[in-house]
Amino acid sequence: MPPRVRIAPSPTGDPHVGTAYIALFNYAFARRHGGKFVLRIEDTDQQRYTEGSEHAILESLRWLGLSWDEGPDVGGEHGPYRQSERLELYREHVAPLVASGKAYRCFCTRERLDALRKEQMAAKARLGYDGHCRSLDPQQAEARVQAGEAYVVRLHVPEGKTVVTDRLRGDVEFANEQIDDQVLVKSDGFPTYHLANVVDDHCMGITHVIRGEEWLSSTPKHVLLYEAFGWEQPQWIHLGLLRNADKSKLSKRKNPVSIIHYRSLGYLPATFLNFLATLGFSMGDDRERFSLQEMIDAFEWSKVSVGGPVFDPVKLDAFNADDIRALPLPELQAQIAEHVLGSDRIAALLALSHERIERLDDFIPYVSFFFGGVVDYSTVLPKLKIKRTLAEAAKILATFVDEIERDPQGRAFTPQSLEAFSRAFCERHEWKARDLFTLLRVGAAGRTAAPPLFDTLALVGKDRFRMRIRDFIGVLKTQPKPAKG
RNA sequence: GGCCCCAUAGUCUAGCGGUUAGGACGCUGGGUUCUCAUCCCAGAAACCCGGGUUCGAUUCCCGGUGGGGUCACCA
Repeated sequence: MPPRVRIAPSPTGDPHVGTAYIALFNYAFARRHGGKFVLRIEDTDQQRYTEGSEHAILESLRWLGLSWDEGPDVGGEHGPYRQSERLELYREHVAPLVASGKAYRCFCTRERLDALRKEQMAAKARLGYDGHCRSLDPQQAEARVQAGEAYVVRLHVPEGKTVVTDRLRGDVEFANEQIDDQVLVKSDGFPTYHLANVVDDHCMGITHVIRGEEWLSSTPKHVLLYEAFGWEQPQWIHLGLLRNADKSKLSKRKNPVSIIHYRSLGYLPATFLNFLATLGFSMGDDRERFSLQEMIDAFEWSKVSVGGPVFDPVKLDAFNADDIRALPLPELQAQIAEHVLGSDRIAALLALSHERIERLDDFIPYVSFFFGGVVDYSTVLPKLKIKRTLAEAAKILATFVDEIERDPQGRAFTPQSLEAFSRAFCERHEWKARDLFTLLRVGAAGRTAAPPLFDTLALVGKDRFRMRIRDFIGVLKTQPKPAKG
């Protein structure tokens, strides 16, 4: 039976390189064995749902050339492919679980749960639900539901132990005392990941669950769910997690993680994929530069390593430079015309530079900072005039990039949303707009003079902005004398 | 902290009981070149520690250490 695998991103932000990494392995495995690669959107979190995220994810994966056989846009026999459109299915499946006592309703309030956790932390006890509502009389529970009381549905974890058989790691044992009575249905009626994921994987005929190691410790819950439903488990495969240079899980705090960033800086998709592949897969010989097709042809689990690799952008650059060099000039020119000097982008740059250039030929040097990676701060730094110390400046910028990502408005990164967020930010932190805006301008542009700040930031782009500010903070911190003025 | 995963140069990896421990990026030196880049040559750089098993452990087993993940009505 040919395998069916899936990638199941959740539309909660920018498309992550980790998603691309996992998608690549799913894709290669499916293609190797003539199976199907399914794309499913896991949008069960109403709070974190981000407008436009799904589209960006699809577009990013498409850019990389990882095409799916079934998905929200192309359809398929096992649709719909958005979990928010499958709510009825989850409801149907949970009912018998509750009826048979394999799951139960829980009426505990957030307050009680918080208090419980505090107690457990103080007592250094195991964190987790204490089973308070486990033995509630079903009749009574039903009555409370009818009375309109809020509740969740939890999995009743039985005694014993649960074994996860992982293709890469062998048998992994968990004592069931360690497994929490996981919430399956939230009080808003939406399923949690755990429920939706298991139900969908089964109903979609997924044979191999290939995902990141972060899921390994919740896999016993999934195994238990398969058992509760009486279904056959898929094969589990947990890949190592991509890391930052300090070995922590790859994060935007420390690395550009948006696929869009790599696309907009001009990495070639095939090169990017090749680089990702080398992070966890090896050909077996000394070949490191190979195509997606070559990877597919050679794909075997014995060639996949399980340690979490550091995502090293320096090596990516080397690969990319190599491939650009290999490009015939006409091809290079076409690529640049399309991806660097697209007419939409030129039009946007023109709008901002129109009134600021004196000769036509000034255009390119004037807008040069909208292109490329980090900029050189050495010449602007002496001209930086703010009524704060550089240490304060570094600190506020770090806070800024941190907060902007958590703010729905800031995250949208349009001129309007940026301005609204930035002004509110100044008030909140008691900074003069003038000082903060100067820092943002210099950090993002490497210049003290630029087009209107928020238009500029929006056009520089979120990822490039974040990358430069991070670099700028580093520069500020290493400046010897605190310039006041 | 509990549970779980992982462990070859700075980084990504090959190795699957006996190897001068291989390749790639980066780094250093040299050559080609008007400069730079490319290209070529050379070099420094690794088996986490301690016990076993074995004639022999980087490789198998156990323990420790280190790193990571996870402990949500997020995925």
